[in-house]
Amino acid sequence: MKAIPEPTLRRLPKYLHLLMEWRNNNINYVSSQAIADELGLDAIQVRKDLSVTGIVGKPKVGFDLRELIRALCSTLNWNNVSEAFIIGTGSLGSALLGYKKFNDYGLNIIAAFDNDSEKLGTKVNGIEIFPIEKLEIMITQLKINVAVLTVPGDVAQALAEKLVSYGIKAIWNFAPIHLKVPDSVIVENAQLSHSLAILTHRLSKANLT
Amino acid sequence: MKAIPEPTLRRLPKYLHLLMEWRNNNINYVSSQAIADELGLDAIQVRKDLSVTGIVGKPKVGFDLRELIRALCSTLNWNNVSEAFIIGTGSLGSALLGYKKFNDYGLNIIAAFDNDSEKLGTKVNGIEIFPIEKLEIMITQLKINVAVLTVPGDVAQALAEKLVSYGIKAIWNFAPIHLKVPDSVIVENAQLSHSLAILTHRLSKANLT
DNA sequence: TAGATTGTTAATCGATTAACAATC
DNA sequence: TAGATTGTTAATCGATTAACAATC
Repeated sequence: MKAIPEPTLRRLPKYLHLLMEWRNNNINYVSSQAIADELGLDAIQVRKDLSVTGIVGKPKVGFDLRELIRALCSTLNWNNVSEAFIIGTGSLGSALLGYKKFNDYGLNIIAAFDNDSEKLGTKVNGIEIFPIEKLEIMITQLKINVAVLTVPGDVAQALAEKLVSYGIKAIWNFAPIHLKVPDSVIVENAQLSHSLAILTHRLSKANLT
Repeated sequence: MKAIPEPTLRRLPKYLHLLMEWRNNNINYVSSQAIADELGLDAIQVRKDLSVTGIVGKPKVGFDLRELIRALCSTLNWNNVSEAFIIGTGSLGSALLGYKKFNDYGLNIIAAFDNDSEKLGTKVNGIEIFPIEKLEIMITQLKINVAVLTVPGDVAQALAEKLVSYGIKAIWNFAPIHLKVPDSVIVENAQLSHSLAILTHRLSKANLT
């Protein structure tokens, strides 16, 4: 069983979003070309990408829309929702707490942590904020595998090490640093600056009229 | 002048962050190996990446830290701050309004827009929220080139088209859809779901003990 | 000088794209 | 059937990695 290439994996949510929109329009079959047109991709690439889900289409007809959605959800594991903690309730952390869509993406935020005593016990979007000291016991007792790290850069590494020692298996890292953790721990970086880098650089090259 | 490969461009902010940390530690020269070790990369790759900034290092000594920082900032165009509008002040938009670091990343948010009449006129982090109707006149009068799009998916495409018609040259897109805009318009996607896709997929493959 | 580190040229690797047979 | 669309195998392209000469 070969691993799915990362570029492919990053495109799968795009397909899924589009197909879910189309489902609402009562469409039943889609061709790779139709998907490619909509997303500005190549039909061959779409077919190759979709093949990693194990789905097979019908020549001349295309792919069964609902089957395809199921296959994509399953490949992304968005059916099996993982419970997660958010560490850090600054502006970004709070925004993520307010974001209800994560459940659709396989993640269920069930608690938040901060060391600002003012925030403790308050709720954001129905999710309670606990003190950092409670992390260990709650991670172990609730068997939490995933942490969303939205703390300032200068404390991120130390916190990541704590999280790992408490048993966290995957970190979604929004802190603007590179986390050094054991290879067995999954780290997915979501730093805004990386995305912005592309934008600002391209902008400087573009001819602004 | 060849374009900088995108993978390289995405690593440049990592280098920059690290080097700025080191600057505070009174380090003056850095080797590609030291950078590579810290970021879990290959020294050869670091050298190749840095070469796109035009900087030259000294054999046996390494790279001048401050010179390197300047070169990276210049390549990313983070010296020339662009003024930008945020469209949509839901939870994510508000979080971005509260994020003061964008100035370091070459972006200066100077106004926000929403069609929720309750929010109009209020300020978040010193930035005023205007009605959507004001977009056209303000974009043209203030000669704004960059828009941060943090609106729900169902209105994102229509808004993007408006923005483009008003003269916006670059869109930082957080809406969970693929924007169809003319090729001349720069779109950088920052959808959380794409990043999360990698995490949930890897998690499903991992052996959780 | 000797040795560490750079920068470049060549080799490898992996993803994208092209070609085309299979099939409904 | 004819034609559209799939799925696979091969070719291309670009990024990463390796090898190594240059140099401080």
